[in-house]
Amino acid sequence: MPVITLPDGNRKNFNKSITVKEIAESIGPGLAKAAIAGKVNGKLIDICIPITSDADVIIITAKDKEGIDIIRHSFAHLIGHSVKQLYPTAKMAIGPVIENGFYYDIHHKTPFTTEDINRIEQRMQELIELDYDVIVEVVTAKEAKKAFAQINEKYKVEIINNIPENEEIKLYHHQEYTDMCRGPHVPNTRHLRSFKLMKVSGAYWRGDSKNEMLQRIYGTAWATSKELKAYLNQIEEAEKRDHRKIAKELNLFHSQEEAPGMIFWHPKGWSIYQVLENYIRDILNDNGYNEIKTPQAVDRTLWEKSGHWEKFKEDMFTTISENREYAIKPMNCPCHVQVFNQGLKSYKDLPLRLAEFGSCHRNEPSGSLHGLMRVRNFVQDDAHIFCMESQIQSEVSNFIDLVFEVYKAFGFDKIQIKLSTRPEKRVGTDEIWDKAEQALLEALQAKNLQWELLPGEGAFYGPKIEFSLKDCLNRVWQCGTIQVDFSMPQRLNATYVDEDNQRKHPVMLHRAILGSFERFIGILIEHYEGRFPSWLSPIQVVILAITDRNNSTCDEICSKLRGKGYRAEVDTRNEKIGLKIRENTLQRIPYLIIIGDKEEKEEKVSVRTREGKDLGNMSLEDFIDLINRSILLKGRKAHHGK
RNA sequence: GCCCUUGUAGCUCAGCGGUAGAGCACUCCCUUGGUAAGGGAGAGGUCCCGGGUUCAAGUCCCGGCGAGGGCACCA
Repeated sequence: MPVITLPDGNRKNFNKSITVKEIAESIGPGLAKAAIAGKVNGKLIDICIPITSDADVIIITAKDKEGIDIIRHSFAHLIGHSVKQLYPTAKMAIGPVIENGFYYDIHHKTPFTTEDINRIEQRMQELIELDYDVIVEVVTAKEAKKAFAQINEKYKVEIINNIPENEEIKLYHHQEYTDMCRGPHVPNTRHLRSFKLMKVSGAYWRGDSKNEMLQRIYGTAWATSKELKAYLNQIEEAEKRDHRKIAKELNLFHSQEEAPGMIFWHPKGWSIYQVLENYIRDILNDNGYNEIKTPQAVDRTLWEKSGHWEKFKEDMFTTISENREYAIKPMNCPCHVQVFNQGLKSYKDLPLRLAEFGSCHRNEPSGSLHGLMRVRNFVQDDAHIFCMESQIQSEVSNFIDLVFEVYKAFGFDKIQIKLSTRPEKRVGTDEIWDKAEQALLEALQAKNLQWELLPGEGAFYGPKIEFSLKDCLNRVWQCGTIQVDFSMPQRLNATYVDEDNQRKHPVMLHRAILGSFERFIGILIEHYEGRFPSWLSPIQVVILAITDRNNSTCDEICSKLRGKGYRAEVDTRNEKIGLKIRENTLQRIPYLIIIGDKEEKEEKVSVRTREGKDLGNMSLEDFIDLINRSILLKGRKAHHGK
């Protein structure tokens, strides 16, 4: 006779086995109607499954996170119901829940077109409105296999083949359509209301590119139409921030088909790039790094020694000259070892920190290229620290401080850290790995930071820490990294003379803060929506003339500002002030100075911000003060002016 | 690399077998205007490249290349 304990501590006695549905009914008709599933002793179950012994029960509705996911999962089944009615020969593979929605992978002889998707969505809508009950049936794997084999659902059969024969499997009957799932699912389609099919694409069966490609239909679903609308709105907002679109509007860079995945930087984009590079250069100088520059193309034999030729041959660009084959460098580290190897090093020379803004090329698959985010030619804020094992921890510790300092300067406060430890396939003894992992761990612990452990995700040559930042839309971007490498110094024969007069291999720490400049600028464009803080803005101030009587004053002010190192322009076009303000504001110029007869007479400047705020008249000195303060802030505060 | 979509003026896009279009931008003219679009006129296109079908091809078909969205990949 089960005793049911509810979340508020209330206990209910029942004299027979009881379902979540009945419990909900005993509380009230509103809850009974809203109940989607139950959480019984922490485990989600369908509302019609009997509970036979005492249990803690939570009734799940669309208001719960679990409830939404169940709704989304049931929507995936609904795709199946709709697709099988419209395209009976389609074969259903898997239909899981994802962030904000769901998808279903389906095999169909012809790919689904946009019209097909519209039809499928329309039919789903019609099915929902039938308010039909979803019936659960518990069977054995053997029985389920038989059922799916009968209707020729080969993917379902393949999935069941990996499940023990006697294990229970739940079948969910959506009228004539049957799907298989761990569940739970909604008891009736009236819980399925706010959804939209988003896109179709190809996806490999079981995520393996050796397998056939299936059609994947993506959808989004929410508890209310309001939430759905808000989500669709948010997607629109993200599209407005697309760095490729903004870059075109602001004339930052372009790419063209003769150089896929490579960037033609325009003056304004390059200005941002240079500010960034110089900022990092200063940071590195202040932190004991030495900047170097190494060759772009290096003989194949070096890449053979470093191991790249064997592992990444296909991904490197190569060129031939006088019977010698060269690879365009995909990374800087082998070259940095060459610099290290010049001259005999003592333990007193360590740690030696070599930095390079080296242009690297990787022949990325064409399908993976994406604006600035994934390119074939990029420059990292790259450096390699050659040190002794005993120095790893302090180097890592200093690096973590540096990463936080730099990210804060851009206004990124939410930073995620991941520690990846030894993978199965690796080089180096367990003893060395122990030491390296311990060093990273202790460096993190000493900082009292939160991090996520990713066991087995380290590189084959050593463990690593990765730093990801969250932008204003809470999207996560992995940027910084520090990796311990025992392998390359040995392969490329880097040595130093230790205290005991023995030659030893140094440990090499690969590290970057921004990652690639290209990608980081892409992130910044989206994060700031093109409203770069003054220190980064390609043009910091534009001086607008009210009439052409004021042009020469504008020119004077402009050259004064430029003389002090500010990036200033004039707008002396024969246009009305309203138009000039509009266009320069749309160009996201942080400060506009407006000069008319009044300002000339008073020897003042009238200042307006890109947020549309009129700061009134002030002396040029006061304006310089103002812009200085803004520049010194970097990206730390109020970068959106919102 | 794989699947789908896609490539027309500097930009955003319409046209989908029958003499290449719009808005913005550009050039010239008028206008000298005080805080987000003043008015007029004009110029501008191997319709991505290569084949094919057709009396006739931006338009239909095939093949390349690029781009977009996914998948796979990401040292």
